[in-house]
Amino acid sequence: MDRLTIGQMSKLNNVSEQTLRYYDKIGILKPIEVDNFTGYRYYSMKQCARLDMIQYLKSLGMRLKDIEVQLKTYDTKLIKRFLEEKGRSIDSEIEVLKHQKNALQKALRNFERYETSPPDGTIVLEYIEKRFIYRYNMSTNFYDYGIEIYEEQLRKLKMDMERDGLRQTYFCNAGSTVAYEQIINRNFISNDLFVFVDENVPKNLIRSIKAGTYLCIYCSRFEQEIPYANRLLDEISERDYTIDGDYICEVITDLPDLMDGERGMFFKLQIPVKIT
Amino acid sequence: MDRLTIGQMSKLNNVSEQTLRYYDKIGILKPIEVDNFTGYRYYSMKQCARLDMIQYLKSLGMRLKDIEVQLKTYDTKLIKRFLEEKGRSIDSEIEVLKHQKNALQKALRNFERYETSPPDGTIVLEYIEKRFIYRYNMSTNFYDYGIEIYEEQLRKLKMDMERDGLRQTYFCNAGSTVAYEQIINRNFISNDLFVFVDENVPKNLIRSIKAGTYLCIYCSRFEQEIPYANRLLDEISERDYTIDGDYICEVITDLPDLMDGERGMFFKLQIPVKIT
DNA sequence: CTTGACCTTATTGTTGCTATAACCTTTATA
DNA sequence: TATAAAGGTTATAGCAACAATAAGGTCAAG
Repeated sequence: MDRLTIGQMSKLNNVSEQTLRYYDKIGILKPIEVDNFTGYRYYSMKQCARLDMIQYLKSLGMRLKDIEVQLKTYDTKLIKRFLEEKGRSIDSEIEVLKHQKNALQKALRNFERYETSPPDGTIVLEYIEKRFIYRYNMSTNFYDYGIEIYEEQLRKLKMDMERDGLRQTYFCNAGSTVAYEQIINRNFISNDLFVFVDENVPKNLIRSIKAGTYLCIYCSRFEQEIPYANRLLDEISERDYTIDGDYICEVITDLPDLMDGERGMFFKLQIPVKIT
Repeated sequence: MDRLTIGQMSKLNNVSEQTLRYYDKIGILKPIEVDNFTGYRYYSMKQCARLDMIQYLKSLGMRLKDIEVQLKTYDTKLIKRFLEEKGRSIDSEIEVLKHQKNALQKALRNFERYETSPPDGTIVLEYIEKRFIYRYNMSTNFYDYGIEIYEEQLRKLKMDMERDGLRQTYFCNAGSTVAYEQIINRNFISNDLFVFVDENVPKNLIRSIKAGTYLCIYCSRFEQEIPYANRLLDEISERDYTIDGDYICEVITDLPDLMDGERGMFFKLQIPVKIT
């Protein structure tokens, strides 16, 4: 029982035989003896110590190459630096995962919202809470062109977001606005593209949209936006409401709808109103 | 400007050209047109939507293969299941990282402790706080044999730990005990191997070691343990102290010392005493 | 002597790209 | 019109740490 076969060694240490062969191959754990004829590997009990060390360093997140260096040099400064560095990188990994979790939940909520949305054409009066947006000021009025210019402007928004260090996950919740001065005259001149963001985005990058009562219409096709918005405006004058701010076109979700390779969207067109 | 070359597409979307070629190859984003003679790829603006979707799903942690399926089927149930499942796996990943962070910090503390430890042979009187251990009851007295039996017993401890779901990171802080009844007669019969653990390990798996005053000696060689322990016992009778519990042999750290492939350890031998 | 457990090497696959080499096309300028 | 720079192509290897598989040799017991 003074030499162990690879199978015994693997069972003793809860490591697969493959792994032991791999460690032999890359040279971080060589058997004390290898039979010249059969190629059989034999390990000693004492080698468990080295395997322990390998597993321990691995559990700290060290890569095998670095472990190899470590086991050759025993340089404590090196390992200390590694540990400190690794500590920081773990922190940032945790951050990333938390954001991912957040994005997941947001995606699920978006789904719910999409699935429970009223059908195309429905008009509702709704109170909406204060919201925050990150916006991109457009030079071109995409209503004058088609979806391709819209896409182009979206790209610019996206690049701005990247530049400002905003998570791409916000990008799934976009929209556009038409200023109050324009919408009251039924001039569809878009000024901003935006994404909804959380409050924890740096204040200087975002703007708020005031809470209030909105008359909204749901719309499922890009080309229908202007006719539907006009229906909304008609309804507002019929009901004797007063327009109380910028027009907002919100993309509810474009996740499940990507038809013919084209962005298939579901919109919620919104105009803040005063009821007199 | 209605068709984009791969370079334009890549810049517009902040994706490398390689990546776009890769996406083409695996079939999740094919250019609308490929020149038959030159092989040049041409994309349309509209395809950005699909790329957005890919990046969005990727940011949620989906793999490209799954994204491919998703973009083919648009099965919302599938993606919902994925999101829920992923949410859980992220939680556990975060848990793992937190433990890793913990282990890192522990490793750093261990280093400090090792480096600031008094030299071999030093005797100190020390108050030590309450500690918790996970132990393995041995059938063989390793003092009767050598380091190989010790290693063997360590393996058993390790397998028990695994069975009980304890992190391997605890394994770097091991030790052994000799019962009070034995140590007062200078009988070196080891009964337990153990590892120090946190309080957050399930109570039923661990035992506590009471706080108190310990006379300790530092020792840097495995074979020196018994002579050094005897010096400790001599010192206790010289000073007229009373032995107040089990003898503990604690491994301070075996991280930087792995000589000749053998476990090179630094011990702190401890006997709880009453000073009358 | 056979059977089954155990060992060997060699190769491929995993994931999402990046890097490199060797070479062809387009576009702008001299 | 020649040329050079910028931009495009394919093909292959590399990363990290193994797992899976195939095809075959060895060992120990009954």
